[in-house]
Amino acid sequence: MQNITDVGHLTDDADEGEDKIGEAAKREKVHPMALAESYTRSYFEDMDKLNCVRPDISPRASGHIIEQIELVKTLLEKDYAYEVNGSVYFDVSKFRDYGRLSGRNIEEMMAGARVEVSPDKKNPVDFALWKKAEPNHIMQWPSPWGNGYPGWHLECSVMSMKYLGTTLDIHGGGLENQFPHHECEIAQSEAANGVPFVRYWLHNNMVTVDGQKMGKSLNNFITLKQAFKGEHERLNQSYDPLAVRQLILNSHYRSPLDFSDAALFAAQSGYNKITETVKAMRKEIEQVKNCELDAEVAGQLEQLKTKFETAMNDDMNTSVALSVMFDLVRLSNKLLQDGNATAQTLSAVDDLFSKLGGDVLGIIKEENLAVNVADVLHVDDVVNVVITERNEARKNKNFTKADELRAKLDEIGIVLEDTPEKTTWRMK
RNA sequence: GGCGGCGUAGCCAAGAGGCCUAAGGCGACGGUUUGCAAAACCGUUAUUCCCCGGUUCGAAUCCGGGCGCCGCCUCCA
Repeated sequence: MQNITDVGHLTDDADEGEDKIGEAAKREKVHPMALAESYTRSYFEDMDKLNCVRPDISPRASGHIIEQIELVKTLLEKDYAYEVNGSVYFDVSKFRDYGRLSGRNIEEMMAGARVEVSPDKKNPVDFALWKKAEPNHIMQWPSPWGNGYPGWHLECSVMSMKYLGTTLDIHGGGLENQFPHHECEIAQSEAANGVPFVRYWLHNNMVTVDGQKMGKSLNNFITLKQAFKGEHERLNQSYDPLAVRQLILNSHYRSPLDFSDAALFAAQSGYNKITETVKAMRKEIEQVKNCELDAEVAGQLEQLKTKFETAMNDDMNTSVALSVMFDLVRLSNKLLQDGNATAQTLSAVDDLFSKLGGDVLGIIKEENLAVNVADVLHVDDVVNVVITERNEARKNKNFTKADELRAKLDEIGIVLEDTPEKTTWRMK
């Protein structure tokens, strides 16, 4: 399950805009829900390309306002929360374990606090469960405390409770959300339910670009779409989505992940090597005769499988698991080079590739193994090779050859058109 | 300022007290192969893990102190 946070806390401050651009922006402004929807779709597109399995449930925060209000009521009843001026805050002083996940304690935080504290809060570390909406706040709902919107952390508690129960086995998320977001989730959920909220937290480390944090203000932001297309000044080329996936798998989830052109290039090279090997394997299997499975190879495969599983069972050590893919690559290519492996032996290798590299790591994808020349080649570049060759012939008055090239292209539906400056082409 | 994460070869990155005279990938170089290439295969590429102390028979791994990078502590989730 994965949440869609569509309760934007957007403030409509466009009322001041009197110039034409402001007017136009106002006129064409889309509804916040439409904005959330377009980001959601874009996100799923990227995740599909990365070959991520879609969640069974993608609940939306805006669809669970009632449940969120109910949780606020419960916390008020249990005296873990208090209402001030139409807002409801969680009283952190009543929840002993606050800060345990991130190793902080409330006293230290208050001492080190350099934040301006809302006058409504009893305690600077208290956090909002429900916030009163100003009139210009776009998304707001009626509640027992007046019009408002749910607090920053509430949706996660409420939706996980509804669909997964009061205790989760695993909760994922970025390390940057450990405090305060996950800490607040724990406080809300455990205060309400009286049972542990999460058994295991999986916090992945930061993503950096060329060693610096990825941030809009630093202008080093690379979106997945840009990486897939290579349309970014920091990137020298486009990268296969699964090569990006491989780069992510190359490091452990708890280590910082550096996103650089060099790292992407390395991942792409390695990814190509794996894919090409599997392709060659498939091709060979069809041409080779059926006979017994080589016992020695079978034994090696069993060892590699064990190595892979041991690594994955060790807190998802994908880096070591990925190295098993390269062990398989070497084994495969040796078998191909020797040329006397049976179809059974090669199939056994191919099978392990599909299971470990396909089902588990997700970097081997059936549809990417089909050789589709039209998709791979850029037709324009190919035709231009012929055009250059033909123009060389024309320059040398070798019109027989030039006409021959033009006729051959014509046969496959490509028409050349000569102008004094250059030659262009189009489909017939 | 407080809390947390990280610092391993040219680059990416595992390893978390003895199997480490440190996986794997990329790159580079040499070889096999090839008409020449490409691909593939074989080999080489960190006596040392940011620095300085300490604990230990033994430390990249533990402890103390530095230095550097990053995140959170404010809006947003």
